[in-house]
Amino acid sequence: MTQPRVDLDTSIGYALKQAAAALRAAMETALRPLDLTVSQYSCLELLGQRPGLSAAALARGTFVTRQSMQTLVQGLLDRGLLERAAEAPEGRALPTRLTDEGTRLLADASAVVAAVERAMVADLAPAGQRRLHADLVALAAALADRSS
Amino acid sequence: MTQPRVDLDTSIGYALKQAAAALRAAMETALRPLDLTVSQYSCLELLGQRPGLSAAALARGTFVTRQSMQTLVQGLLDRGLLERAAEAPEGRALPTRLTDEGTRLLADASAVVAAVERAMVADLAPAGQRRLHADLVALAAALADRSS
DNA sequence: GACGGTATGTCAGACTCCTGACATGACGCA
DNA sequence: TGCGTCATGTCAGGAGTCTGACATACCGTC
Repeated sequence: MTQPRVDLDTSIGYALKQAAAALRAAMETALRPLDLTVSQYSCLELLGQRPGLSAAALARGTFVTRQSMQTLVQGLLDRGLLERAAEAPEGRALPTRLTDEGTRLLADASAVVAAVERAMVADLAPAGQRRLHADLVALAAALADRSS
Repeated sequence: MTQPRVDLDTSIGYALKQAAAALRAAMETALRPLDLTVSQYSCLELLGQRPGLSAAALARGTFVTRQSMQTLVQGLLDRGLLERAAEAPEGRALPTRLTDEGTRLLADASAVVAAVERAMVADLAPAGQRRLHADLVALAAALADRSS
């Protein structure tokens, strides 16, 4: 290895962090009027597309611990946006679903987030967007099993 | 807008979050033996390449608030990795620099982080890496001034 | 049946980071 | 000179997330 250092101006990792931070900040701003945090929106969105997920599965899908997701889900339950089975149909996993109110709020939230995402990728051609998506998924896959 | 919703399977925002989470987890694992958090490493790395930055400037460069950077810097000062001017040469900004020990630790940390980054982009050709970097910077730029 | 491994839910504690607020110093402008 | 604005450092408080631990439920193997 000739120069195994990191150069901020060319580092993909730094640019990745920068883009993720910008996206998170923009989403926070967009979701504030709906009284939703980014994590709460992520939970609702995931649940909207994958109904019946357990809290642990939601945690994996939103990249937080299941303990954090637990308190997050509890808050959404208290707000009447989610409903959860009282008993586990199998194992210990408690299937969770959106309520009607949760579905309505998610529709609004999804719209504003989609607007942010469209603005983010507005300068990329459709082919470039697909390529970027594939690259990002490949980055995550290449780092799998490196976080033990 | 025909379908202004978000599809997890094609969303660039979700893939971005996924890649950033994977990178962060891999960096945490790699830096743990050096007793450094990702935020602490980011501070050291930035300071190594931009000596004399103030805490507020470090905060902007690492995407945290200046209050968080303040406590982070204080911890690194206590560990003898950083040194900070006692008085401000101009304005209120206090220039901060790495100590010799900080420079040595940064060298090790930078090496392990560089290894993570190389593994992350190993499947991309050099041209693809440059294109991805440019795309990520463009994403962040497109979202600028959307976080008020 | 007994055992170990894995996955889930849950509780408790600590840590990190944030928001809000205030004081100080530099600069521009009237 | 005085005022307003901005950037920086700092203090206090709170919200969010994590680590660690424990109990429970499935699923293998022996």
